[in-house]
Amino acid sequence: MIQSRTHTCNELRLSDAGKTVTLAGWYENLRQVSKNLAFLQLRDFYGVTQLVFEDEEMLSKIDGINKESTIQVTGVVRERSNKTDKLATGDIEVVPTEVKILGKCIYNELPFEIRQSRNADENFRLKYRYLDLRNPEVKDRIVLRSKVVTELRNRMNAEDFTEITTPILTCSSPEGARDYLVPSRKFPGHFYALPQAPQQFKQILMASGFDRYFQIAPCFRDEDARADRSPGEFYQLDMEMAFAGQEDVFGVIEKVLPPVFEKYGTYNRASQVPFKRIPYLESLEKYGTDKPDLRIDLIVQDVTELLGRTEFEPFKDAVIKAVVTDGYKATRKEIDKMIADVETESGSKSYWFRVDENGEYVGGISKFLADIKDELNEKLGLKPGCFVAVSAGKKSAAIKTAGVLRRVLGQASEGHFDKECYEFCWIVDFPMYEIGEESGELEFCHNPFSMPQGGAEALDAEDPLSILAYQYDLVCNGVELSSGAVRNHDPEIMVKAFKLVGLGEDDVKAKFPAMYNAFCYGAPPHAGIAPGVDRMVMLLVGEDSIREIIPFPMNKQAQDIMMGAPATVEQKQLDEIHIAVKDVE
RNA sequence: GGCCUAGUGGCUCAGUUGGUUAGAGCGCCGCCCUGUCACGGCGGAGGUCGUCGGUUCGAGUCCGAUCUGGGUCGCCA
Repeated sequence: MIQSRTHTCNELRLSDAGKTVTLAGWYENLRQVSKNLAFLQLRDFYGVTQLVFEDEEMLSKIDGINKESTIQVTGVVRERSNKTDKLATGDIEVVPTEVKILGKCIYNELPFEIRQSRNADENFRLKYRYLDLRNPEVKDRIVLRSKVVTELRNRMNAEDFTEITTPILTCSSPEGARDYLVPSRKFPGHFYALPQAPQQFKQILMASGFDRYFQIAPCFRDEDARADRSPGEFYQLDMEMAFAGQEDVFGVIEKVLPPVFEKYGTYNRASQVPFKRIPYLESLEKYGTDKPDLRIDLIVQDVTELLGRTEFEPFKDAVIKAVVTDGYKATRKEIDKMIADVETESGSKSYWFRVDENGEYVGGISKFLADIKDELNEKLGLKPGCFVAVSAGKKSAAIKTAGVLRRVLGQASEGHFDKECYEFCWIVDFPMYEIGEESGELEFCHNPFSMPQGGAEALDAEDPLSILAYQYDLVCNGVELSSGAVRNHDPEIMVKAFKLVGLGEDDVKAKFPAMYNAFCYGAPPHAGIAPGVDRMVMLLVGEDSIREIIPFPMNKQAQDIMMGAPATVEQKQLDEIHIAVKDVE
């Protein structure tokens, strides 16, 4: 017999009273009030319905059955004498006439309580993910993820984008992150790689004549995890448009994303389109980061010249940045904690002082500032009650620390943080090249596929560091959602761009043979972007941990605790792919 | 790989300047309870305090090493 039910556990209402129904689900809890009265919570994907047992005989049918077993119940719907509004089905209960055990839970103690699983140890949650996912709070995030993906797909289709899947087994790419490699059976010593992104395939699709491509694309990168970065694999809403430029891409994203955020987000406000465009260098100057949280209205100010005149040792020969707020009412202890937290996050010390109600500088580094007080007041517009945080050091460190200070202070200050909103912005005009910190040589700043602004002529510029790229990031609430670019579709410009970093035409052909060749047969100008699906869902549900929005996440070490991956394999399998494993014990 | 942080019954945690028998809530087991919904009441089982070593009359507590998890920097389109 096929297991069946007439209704789900979230379906029955007062109007169903009197009906005979069959439900199936998990036996969540039993509240036994007496020998002849007990209430059982039955839970399925949709919700919870209360069963009421009123005689010992019916009750005996679940005697000895552990919670979290699955059961099928036939019974009569009845109006409750004690209703509750905590359940959608709170007006009714089902009086069972038949109870059948479908799947026993053989353990009478669980690794954690289902409804409290989010408080349980991370490892237990991952190992018993199927129990964790039974928690409606956990499940709902996965359901929301599904709805978001569906919505994105529908909207992209509505914009005439064609969904195309690209290979999972492909070539190792010389750029970017560490690859996941897959050994070839037929070609000893040869390897496939899992794609870090479908970058080259989508550009080749453009050269193949497809006009608007998209894909909810799995991407694989063997890099270390972060709270907002899953190790191993993640998904992008990957898209590319032919005969299109930067503004065309912006236009599509500005049409597709805000409604999704307004519909599914915790906050129902998203920034007006067009999104603010902020040049990369301006973003570093004003916000101390290339992914500013625009819900915070504080601005980073440069005080190198002024504070550099003081006797304070850390300010000697340093770039110095300041963040001023008038809404930060913290105790000395809280300030110390804040400064320590900022140091942990940014890796650099920071300094502070306060302007008291009489306009005097107090606390922190105030005693070093007596000589420049008037100038500093004017420069920073200081008033009684202001709190000033200062970072100092090499330019990049001072900027980065100031960015962290701006965010931390903004969130802690009254009146400077409009939290309940999605503030999008585009960071534009990234430099094409930079001097690599390790090599000291000229390198591509982002990826080498971007079109330099000004095309071939721009590459003749005297200072390559001044060349900007049609490269852009989409940022929302301080989270980098995506990078994109107008691609370099012209083989001549490509060769020229590579020449500046010391690579010749042969290198270009060797590194990206398929794409380079494809572009030699007439390619359309094209541009694209690939917003991260996981990060979008994180923003939507307001989660800080990426594991909350992935159905089966790995741990920090890129292990799947539930399945046991990575794992050893049979020697025979290794022989077939010509792999000898060194003794790692 | 560096730094920060945590590790105490099945789960979440408390445990003071080192001091008798290591506590609580939840869960589990038993009994009681006729309207619960975080049901309630009474009783019970359950702990080599991550591991190894050291200091001490005495270590959950102090010291050293190590393992594991999380966060972060490096790394990362």
